[in-house]
Amino acid sequence: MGDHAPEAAEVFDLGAFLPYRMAVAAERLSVGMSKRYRDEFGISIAEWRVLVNIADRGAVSVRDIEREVHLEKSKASRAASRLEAGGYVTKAVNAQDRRLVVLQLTEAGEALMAQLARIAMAYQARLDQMLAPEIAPLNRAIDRILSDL
Amino acid sequence: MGDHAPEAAEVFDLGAFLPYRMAVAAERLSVGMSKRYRDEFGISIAEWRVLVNIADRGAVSVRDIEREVHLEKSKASRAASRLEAGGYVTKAVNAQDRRLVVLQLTEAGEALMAQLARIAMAYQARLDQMLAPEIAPLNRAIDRILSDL
DNA sequence: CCTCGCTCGTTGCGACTGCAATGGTTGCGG
DNA sequence: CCGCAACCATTGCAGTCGCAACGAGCGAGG
Repeated sequence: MGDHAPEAAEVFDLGAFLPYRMAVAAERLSVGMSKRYRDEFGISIAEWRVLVNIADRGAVSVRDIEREVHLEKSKASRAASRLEAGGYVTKAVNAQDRRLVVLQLTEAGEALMAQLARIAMAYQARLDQMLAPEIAPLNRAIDRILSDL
Repeated sequence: MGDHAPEAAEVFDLGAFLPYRMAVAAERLSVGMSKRYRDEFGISIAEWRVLVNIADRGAVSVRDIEREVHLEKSKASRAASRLEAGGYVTKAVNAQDRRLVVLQLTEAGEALMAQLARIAMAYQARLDQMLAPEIAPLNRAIDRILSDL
């Protein structure tokens, strides 16, 4: 028995552990955005990613979304369904390959996207400014993490 | 090409949007770790954070965990319960303030923690090496994100 | 033509999540 | 001493998640 003592010596410094730090930082960055999206427009992060992808490419399938914006396919599928229910997206069958879905923005979807894009760009500008000194190496580091490993 | 189609002009470049980039990068970093923790030890990320916090501080409450390692209190509470069920942690009532819980590692918990810490430190070393050129500014950027905003 | 292996999107399932509400505890102000 | 606001941990709930399984569609090979 004896020492139930504190082991004060740092067993492991979570505050210096990169995966933890990145996760917390990423959540911080998302939270402002996503809260605003959710409260003001009823849009989740997954839905936002789907929206952007459709806006960029005009017509996409669930598979495309999965590949392009890192959304597991069931998540992409459900996000698309919610967007359809909200009237922002239409879902159709691809005539050339009837396994594929064709997702496209409605007018409401385009309008929404325009608003969200404005907010996002303003946010990005603020971040760029705030991180000015280290934005370049930060982006290099992220690129490396995304490509390697 | 009577295209009403592609709007090719980039509406919004998600691939350059920092919150998105950070989220994907953070997930990448976590995935290796968390998969291994899960498969080999049955431990989730939340449980891992709780474990580290207890290991570092000897005896903590749910509130402490919430503050120290960014876990919403219900999440911390449930993670602690799972760890208790797994035999890694004991839960008791703080005698000075009976609202508080006292979480402590069992011997099994300490043994587990030792293993996880070794894996984590090896992973951290690998990341440090991989990101050597930009690790310093990366850490500055993360610190700025965590403190500001 | 039919079969077989593969792809795509959806859905069932059990687990997990955040949030709000709950029950229990404390300590301060009167 | 009492009442009451603040605090702590847990839990109910409805929504979401990841994974595996599924049905439907495709196309190559015989």
